[in-house]
Amino acid sequence: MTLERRYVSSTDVARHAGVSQAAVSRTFTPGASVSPAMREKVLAAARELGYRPNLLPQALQTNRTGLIAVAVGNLHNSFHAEVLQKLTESIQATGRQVLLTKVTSSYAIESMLDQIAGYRVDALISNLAVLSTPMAKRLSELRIPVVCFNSRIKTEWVSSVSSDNRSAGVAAAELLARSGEVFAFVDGMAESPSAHARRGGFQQGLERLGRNPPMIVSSDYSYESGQAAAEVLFDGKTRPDSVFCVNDHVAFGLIDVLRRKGLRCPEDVRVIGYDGVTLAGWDAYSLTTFDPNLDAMVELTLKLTLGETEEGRKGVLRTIPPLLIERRSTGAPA
Amino acid sequence: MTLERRYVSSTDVARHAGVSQAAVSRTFTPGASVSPAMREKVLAAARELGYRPNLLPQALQTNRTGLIAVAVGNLHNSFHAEVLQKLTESIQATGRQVLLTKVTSSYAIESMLDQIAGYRVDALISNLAVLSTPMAKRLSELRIPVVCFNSRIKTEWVSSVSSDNRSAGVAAAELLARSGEVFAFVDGMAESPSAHARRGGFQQGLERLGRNPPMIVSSDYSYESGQAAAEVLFDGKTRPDSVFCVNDHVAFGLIDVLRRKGLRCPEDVRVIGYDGVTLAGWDAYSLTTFDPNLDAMVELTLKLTLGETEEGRKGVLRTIPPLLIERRSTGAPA
DNA sequence: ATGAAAGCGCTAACAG
DNA sequence: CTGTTAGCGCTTTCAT
Repeated sequence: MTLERRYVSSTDVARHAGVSQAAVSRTFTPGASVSPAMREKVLAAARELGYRPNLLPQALQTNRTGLIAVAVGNLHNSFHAEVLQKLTESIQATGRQVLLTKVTSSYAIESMLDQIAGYRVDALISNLAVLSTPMAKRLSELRIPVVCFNSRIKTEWVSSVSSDNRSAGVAAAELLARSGEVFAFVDGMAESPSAHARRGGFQQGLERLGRNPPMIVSSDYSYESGQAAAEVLFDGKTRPDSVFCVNDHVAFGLIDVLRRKGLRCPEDVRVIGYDGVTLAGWDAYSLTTFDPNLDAMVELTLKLTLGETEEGRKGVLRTIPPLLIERRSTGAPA
Repeated sequence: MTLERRYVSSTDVARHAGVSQAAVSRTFTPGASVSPAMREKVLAAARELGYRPNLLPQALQTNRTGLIAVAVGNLHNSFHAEVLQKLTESIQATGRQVLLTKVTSSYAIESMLDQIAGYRVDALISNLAVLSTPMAKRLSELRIPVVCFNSRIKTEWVSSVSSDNRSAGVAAAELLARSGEVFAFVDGMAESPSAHARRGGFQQGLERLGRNPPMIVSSDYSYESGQAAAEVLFDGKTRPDSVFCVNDHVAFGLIDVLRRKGLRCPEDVRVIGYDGVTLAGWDAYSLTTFDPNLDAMVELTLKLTLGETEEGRKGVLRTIPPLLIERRSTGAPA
């Protein structure tokens, strides 16, 4: 009924081995000077008692917990799950651990910040669509270095890593303009910098090619909102024949509605997504998409998080070029 | 370049407010007795300095960190992402936090245990396919209470919550036997208790109905292994017309290969999955599946984790009945 | 190389 | 109600 357990302490081990507590500590400290004999004695005692050094007082002493908070929103979109997965692996590879924080509403951000600040995390990686500016201010009060994934916030304590959304938008325009006449962009939410850049690039690309500007409908990045977007786009007089969606999930919803309406993809409508999720490669959709190069993004994010870049801790804004993957949804053979 | 930051301490606040350190501590302790005047003074000082109580020494003192470790394997399967999501939400709702631990290989389990033991987590929830018995022993040495998700391990320190896989298997047999003649089961890996029970129930159900036993091929739960299973099943002389897959992702892979071979689902082959993932409900597959009732599973898991059940901390084995959702893949209208 | 002792920032008696 | 004091289990001087 109770959670009471007492973990074995270094003092317990010291007593058991008949040595000082400091000796135990040294045995478990990588660079410390202990004689082989002593080390053996201590390790034996530790093994017998099932001792693991307690990282809490260690953190208290050294002022570093080895905990990195990772804030996520919704994991329904497999892209976000993938990001979390890779971040976690990389963080663990450095010997640190992930404090996972799921943020439900943007109002909940404040209290989650207090929570993770309480655990004295070494840094925070935010995988949230938006982390408002007042929030960034609060963070600097707490003195927590932050790196945002797919955002563009930048303050003294906040850096951001994002996909090169704008140039991807241009590339999408170029690909679709090869065979299309009427264009559409399924947007994300107003506050999202990624969606904004994708749209901007798409519009600019079409303009440069002398094409008509795209129709715009918005979405909330979900499958369902992709379906809703399709209902709007393919109901009126002028139907688009080329659609760039803000992400893959929206494209899936759109395509499913297209099919239900008897429209074929790619013959009647070409579709491009964004994120390069696994499902996009399956036969069911074979969706052309932008692979954001997650490995590179994650690696850079971690470098910035640990302050291992030239710029050190100063907030920076970095961009990773995505890779266009052409599939059947835009007429590619395979 | 350095991660050096010093968080504001209660002593800092006390000095700033001209009161004792204990007064600060009390102000931030829910049930403590502090005068309104004192509380105000302290809170003002805390606000000015951006103070958040440090949970590390608190944990050191009270012997409870408020951290629950959640071990996950691969999040590629959206079912696991969903589980993680719900677990995290529930844990955070109790004011606790999640220490996310991704385990890559089963060999890595050992070192991950040491890590999380170091953080003195209050409990561990394992969402891994397998947590071997020697591992369970190691856990009891460390005195960490464990609850396994979808497993059947049970020791003094380890409890398990799982879907009622066996009766689901029986139900799958009953549904498929309505229109089928030749049955197949796409199995999971040998060590998995869930897969074993699903298969056992399916076989038993068919036998009771006087049907032939199913053909069996195995998979590793992935989409790709579902494809491979289909290549095997639909290549020989006798083709199954009714397939029960160990999970949804395997079913997706199988269905994609079916289609490529020109076989129609459900006309030529009826397919059932397991997990009730979101994608199973999309038009692209419309897959009949078992919804394991995640909410109930998560709730029970958390109750056991926090030792809030009648049994208290003793290891127990509990089962949640899943819900069969019939869709087009077995001939249901919608 | 080892032990003794101080201190990290908190909680929890114990006085007053 | 408030301040003082003693730890929680480590790391880290400082002696030896």
